[in-house]
Amino acid sequence: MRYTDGQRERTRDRILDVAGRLFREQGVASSGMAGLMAAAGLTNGAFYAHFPSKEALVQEVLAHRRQGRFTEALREGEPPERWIRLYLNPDHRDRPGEGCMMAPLAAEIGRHPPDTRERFCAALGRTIELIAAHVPGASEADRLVRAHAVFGLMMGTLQLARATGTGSASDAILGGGVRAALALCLPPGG
Amino acid sequence: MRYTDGQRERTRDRILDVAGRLFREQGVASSGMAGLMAAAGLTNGAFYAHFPSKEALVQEVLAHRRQGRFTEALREGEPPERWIRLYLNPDHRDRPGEGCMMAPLAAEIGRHPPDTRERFCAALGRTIELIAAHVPGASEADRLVRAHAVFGLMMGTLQLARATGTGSASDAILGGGVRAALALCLPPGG
DNA sequence: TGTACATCAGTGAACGCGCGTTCACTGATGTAC
DNA sequence: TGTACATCAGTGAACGCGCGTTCACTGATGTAC
Repeated sequence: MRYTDGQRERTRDRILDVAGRLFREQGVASSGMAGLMAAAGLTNGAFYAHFPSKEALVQEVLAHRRQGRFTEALREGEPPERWIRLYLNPDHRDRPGEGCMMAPLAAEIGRHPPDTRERFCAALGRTIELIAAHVPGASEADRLVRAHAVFGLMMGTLQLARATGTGSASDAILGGGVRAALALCLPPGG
Repeated sequence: MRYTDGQRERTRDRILDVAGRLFREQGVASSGMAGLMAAAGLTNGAFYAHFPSKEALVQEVLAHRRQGRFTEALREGEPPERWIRLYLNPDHRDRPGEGCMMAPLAAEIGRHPPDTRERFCAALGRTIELIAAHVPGASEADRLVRAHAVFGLMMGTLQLARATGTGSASDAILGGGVRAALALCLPPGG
């Protein structure tokens, strides 16, 4: 085989990485192809050797789950306080490019074509399933509904904290979100 | 006085109304000036007789609180279940153009200039203050923090429901959000 | 071993298009005297 | 009452610019025989 060094694949991964960061930081509509490719160390023309269109890149970014500490903690069954704090903390608030893609993109992706929206929903569904294992509920359906509320609270509170800035008022919003999310994860009587 | 019929002001209000609807439905970046003015029944050039720039229009839209049934219920001291249901229901989910501006715009406004972000935060602050009167807490500061969690939950859950579509699964997410938000509005021991 | 050819990843100029904004102009409506 | 002028709200073509996308081309690296 030729080109067994995987240069092509590494370039493709680099584009995906940069796109994931830019889309989270600037949104999809505000991220231009020329700037994106320059950030990946390439010229604009090279993009179309790796992806058929910008929309296809968006879809790949949505499908490419980044295995972060938050997901890891959820998967390994750590207590709610742990993964809630991994999500609602100042570092995550201040570095959207490295964090959850749903908080910055949820509203914007809703206006994209159905294919793209489905990728987003699939990614959301995987996160919700992980959270559902940590919340009370009589049935799996109940737990999934409750998990949506927990994640909705976390995502919405992160957005409000980001809108509020980086000061102590914003930190307090994050702290309040942690307490509220925790309350939703505890059994109703406790 | 001339032109006492207020035609100019009515035109300005019409542009503001259309912009409020389009920004909520399509986002700011995806709403073009030509389309916006056409939707207001005018040609593009007329815009700059009313606003100095698109950014100024965004700021006016953010400052122009629409007194909806949700805000009204909050202000009139109706019980939490009432205003929570006014926010987390299928009609609000399916008609973003007529609803809360924060759910669709929170993430996008975060990337606008400081002037614009401040308008958004001011509007957010007014909503939070209204909610704070309905939640438990030892001090006003505590209630404000709690109110952020309640509104973060409502806003985030609305976004998740919108992303999920218009079916029964989405309806269930809204219902779960109502129950969770209600729980956060009740005193801790109750 | 040498040479002709194939494949590869990427370059960079150019495409048509829609963006936000500007501006000379129009036609209706008012005032001056 | 008539007429010259001022003001008004809006028109619509044009501006420069950046967008997503295309494509002829480059130079390096491989294979064929």
